[in-house]
Amino acid sequence: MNIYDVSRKAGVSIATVSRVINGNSNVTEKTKEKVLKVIEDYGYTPNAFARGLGLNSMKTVGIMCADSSDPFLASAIYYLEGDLRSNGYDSLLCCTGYEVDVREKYLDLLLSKRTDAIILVGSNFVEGSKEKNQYIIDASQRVPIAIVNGALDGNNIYSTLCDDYNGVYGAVNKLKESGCSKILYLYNSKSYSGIKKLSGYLAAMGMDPKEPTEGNDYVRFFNGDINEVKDYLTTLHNNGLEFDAIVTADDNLAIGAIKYAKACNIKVPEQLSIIGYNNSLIAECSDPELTSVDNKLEAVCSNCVSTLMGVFAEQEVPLKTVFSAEIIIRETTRF
Amino acid sequence: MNIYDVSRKAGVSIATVSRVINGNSNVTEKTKEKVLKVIEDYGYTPNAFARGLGLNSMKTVGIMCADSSDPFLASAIYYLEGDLRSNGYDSLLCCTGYEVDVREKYLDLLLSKRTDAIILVGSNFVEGSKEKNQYIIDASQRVPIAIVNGALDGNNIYSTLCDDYNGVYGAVNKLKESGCSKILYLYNSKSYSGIKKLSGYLAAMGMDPKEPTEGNDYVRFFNGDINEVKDYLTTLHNNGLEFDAIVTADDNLAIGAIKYAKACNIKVPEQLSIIGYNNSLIAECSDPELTSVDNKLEAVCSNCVSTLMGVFAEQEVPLKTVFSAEIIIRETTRF
DNA sequence: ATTATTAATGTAAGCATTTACATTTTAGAG
DNA sequence: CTCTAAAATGTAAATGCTTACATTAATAAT
Repeated sequence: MNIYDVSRKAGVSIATVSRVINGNSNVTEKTKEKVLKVIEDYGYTPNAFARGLGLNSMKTVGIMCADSSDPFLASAIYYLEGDLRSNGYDSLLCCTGYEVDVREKYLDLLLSKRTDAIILVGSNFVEGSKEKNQYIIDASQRVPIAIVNGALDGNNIYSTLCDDYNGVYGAVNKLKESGCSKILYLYNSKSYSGIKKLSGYLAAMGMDPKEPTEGNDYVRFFNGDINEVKDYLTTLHNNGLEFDAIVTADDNLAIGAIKYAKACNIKVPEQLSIIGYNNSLIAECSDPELTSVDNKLEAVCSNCVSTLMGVFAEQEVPLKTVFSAEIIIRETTRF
Repeated sequence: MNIYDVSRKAGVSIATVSRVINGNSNVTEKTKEKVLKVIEDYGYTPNAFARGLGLNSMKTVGIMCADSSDPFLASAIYYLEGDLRSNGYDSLLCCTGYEVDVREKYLDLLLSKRTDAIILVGSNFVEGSKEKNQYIIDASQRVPIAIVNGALDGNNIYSTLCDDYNGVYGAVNKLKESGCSKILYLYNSKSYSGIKKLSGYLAAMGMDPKEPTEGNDYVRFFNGDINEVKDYLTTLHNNGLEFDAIVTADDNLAIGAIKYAKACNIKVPEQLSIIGYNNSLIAECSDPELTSVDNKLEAVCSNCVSTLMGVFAEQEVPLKTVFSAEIIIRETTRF
């Protein structure tokens, strides 16, 4: 069943059928109904390839993320997909893992599918040297690139993110106000935003963000495994290092901290305050429930999509939008 | 830059270029190199629309799920996406929510994108009357449909799922062996698998699965909100209903049960055993860590994709594959 | 009624591929 | 050197849509 079949059955030309399909106004109500009836009766669906060929747009946006099973990224995908769909766009999902080579290949793949734009989800896409990101900049010559929760300079690259520096800065300050002074900072080595948050931590602690943190026992990175955190903290504890608060770059790491406290019989928040980051689902699942910094993911995603829509409509849109973080207070802090 | 440009620059015909692109053997090594060099130099990428038009396949599979931010569904998507990609297929994601009308519309949309197949993730897609599923059966006339974690009879519909009936049956039995006798069953009204699990529960409790459960205080459904569960159990507790174990149809509900126990000062697992379902990430985040039934999601997803690949290759494949569940023992049970 | 104007509809070209079939080239046998 | 079969390459049709432009029908003004 193609447009010719429909036109024949309805006794009109294919142009008229096309007009009806695309909601073009210049069609009599009567013909419109006639065509619509045939479409309904015979269950005709326009062929997206042919359509794409003519329009050179598939109304599809590619979404790349490292790992869609990560709750934070999964939420982002959910928001993005919904926003895109309500704007008439579909989303082609691509989970790349963390290796740049693989990502480059997948990006090419999406490009060859002629997506109208590509959204990169997660700060880990823009970490490291400019050289490593060259493939993104190259791609931006062909389609607009939008980055959720990260930023990269470039002509056709639109970044929407949360101010993680001040998110952590604020969290540390609030801990200090509540009487904490020996504050640990734990982050995930996979996430570049962990580095920016580190600066916020160092600044709030009155240290020079430029100084190397090696040898500083209060700062440590992990691969993301909960038990790794628990074990590290236990060792620290046994070695006699004192600390009365922990700030982590994501909620997962904070769960590890809670597990450590439980294992070593340390009361949270009385003896130890803990603040996570992302305000994800698991912040509510833990016991005690986790105080966490909300990085406004929904707003960020929504802004990302509306920016892209602006680009498609050839409007003037900002290259970079920054939202501010907010601390969601639960049970692991004394404020 | 299209195939004509390439053919001109390489001094060959477009057919030869096409052969090179598609790895067809009947091309001299010399011409092949010549063409490849032009493609490389000018950065040519074949147009997927035109390709799709000719082949009538985009090498893309549509994935529909209710809510990709649900950790269980997110994991499924992650597995599916990876498996599809390693088979050379992309995935078009579509989050539909739970309303049938919306789903029907979205299914049409995917169909119009000419996906090679459609995967429905979650038992909630096949709940209810046969009438409500007619739109899926209709769609199966056009493309193969695969269902993850649910089953529907039909000619071109391939179901892969876990035996949830016996999953719950086994869980209840194990609780009984460990000395529990008053066992609650809580399930999610959005999920059809909750009903099948209910049968398993009733059978294990020696009740008739066909009898209505209204009025039975030991069985209850929820909308999925953690606090709703906590409040309900607290009320039950205050009303004097005794129970020494809770089985839930997903891990989320079990978290609510843990929160109730904590709020009412009930010791888990000494006074109350709790078993969740899905063995999801949050089972490890809670305190105490949650014993949960693993429904082999990775194997199910992998089987789903390989079945589809079999269908594409016109091999003989099973219409239905069932895996068996396994209890992952953690801290909320006395075994 | 006649003409001008506008609205509705139709025609045909173009979009970038794939592929069946036709043609040319090459290699090997006689 | 010729002929034949096979390999390499080319030609042109087909895919199903959109849309600029052409044509026809309807309406309004004279």
